[in-house]
Amino acid sequence: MPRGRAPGYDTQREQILACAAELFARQGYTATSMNQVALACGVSKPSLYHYVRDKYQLLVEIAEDHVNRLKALVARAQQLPLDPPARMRELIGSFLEVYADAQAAHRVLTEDVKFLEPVDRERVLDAQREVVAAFAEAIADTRPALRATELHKPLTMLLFGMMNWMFTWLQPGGKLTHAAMAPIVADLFFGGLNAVRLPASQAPPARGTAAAAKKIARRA
Amino acid sequence: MPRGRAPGYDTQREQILACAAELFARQGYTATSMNQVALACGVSKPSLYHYVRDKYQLLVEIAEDHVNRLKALVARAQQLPLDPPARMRELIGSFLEVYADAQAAHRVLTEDVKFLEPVDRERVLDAQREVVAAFAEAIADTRPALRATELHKPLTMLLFGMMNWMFTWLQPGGKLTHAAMAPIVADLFFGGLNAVRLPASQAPPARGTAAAAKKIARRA
DNA sequence: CCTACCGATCGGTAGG
DNA sequence: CCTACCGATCGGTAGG
Repeated sequence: MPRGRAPGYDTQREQILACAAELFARQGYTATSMNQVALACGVSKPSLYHYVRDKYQLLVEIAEDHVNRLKALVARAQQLPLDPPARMRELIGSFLEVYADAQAAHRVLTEDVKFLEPVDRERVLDAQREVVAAFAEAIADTRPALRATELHKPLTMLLFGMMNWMFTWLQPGGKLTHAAMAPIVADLFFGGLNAVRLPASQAPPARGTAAAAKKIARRA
Repeated sequence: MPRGRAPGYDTQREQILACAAELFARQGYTATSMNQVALACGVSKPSLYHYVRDKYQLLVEIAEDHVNRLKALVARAQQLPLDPPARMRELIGSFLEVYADAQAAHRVLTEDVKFLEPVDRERVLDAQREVVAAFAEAIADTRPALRATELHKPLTMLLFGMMNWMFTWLQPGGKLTHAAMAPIVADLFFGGLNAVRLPASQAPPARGTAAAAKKIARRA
């Protein structure tokens, strides 16, 4: 048997990360004590410190692991041989699937990132920006005229708003699931895209948008 | 001059609430100390406690004031003589206007409500549920067939997702403003509504939605 | 209004 | 010698 970590060390470590994520998500990072983490994980506090350097490292790893999971989803979707609309539906579906499986980590990523030190925060936010940029490109691929207007970026953020807000109202045990919402989100977003009028107006008219769209297009 | 509070008491008190909301929004409720609040407000700590009973009361009043502001917007929109789509656009526009003016309070309402004690939290969440219910009705009024499917409730939450997520990506000083986004949000949402297929299928077809919509309709 | 200070609890680590 | 822990308590700092 090779020297090094005891068998089960990594397993125990992952359970601690999952368990800490649950507490951070429910109570917030600062309001959660290491005593609570230890209690919830079923280990003593000194033992807890055997698996993690300190409380801060818990936050860093939870956030970083999750954002890396999202980056992996994007990379996988880019490899699949799909047309632009199908790729977008794949992205939306796989993101909501991960959101459902890692709800605690996702909430920590969105609410507790402000507690990261600048260097760590920037690394996590950079990864997040990569993910958002990939979505924005996938969206622009479904409607290339969007690209010149720069409108695809705020539209991407509206899509993330729909998805990232779901943890506030979709109960884990409820009848309505993330999986059931995926096609609804996709239909709503694609249907809406066609209703947003572009500055050059290749699209069907929609009232009230022209002025705002021009204001945005002026930046480009 | 009548006895009672010194002149300017209420003004000073409101400034303290606004200033505390700013800190809570940036650092979170638990991570913010009363020393920081006093310093940022330009008063001594004992003086701060002359205007507010304790730290918890700051949180309660910030959240409650803001949700009451939102309830007032809904009440006003219901009085205006508008057809259903115009009323929805009015609601979206006025909400984003308040979001822009009270960004700190809005973030506290959405992120720190978990630190309220059960009785206070339920009171605030009840008010929030009233606001959401009014939006859901206004949405259903624009497309009555939605009501029977119960789909208008998750769709309402997707709309709130788009709006409530905006504070994460719309910088206060940026070229893109809440006001400019209002018609874009409205167009995207209305355009999307028409693409969501209903169980009884009075609507134009949209792929991938039928199964999920039926799953939801089964609850009714 | 300020300095000073309390009871309680924090994150983290000693000895065994 | 190593690891994997426990009971007890450290120095600092929070709200008030």
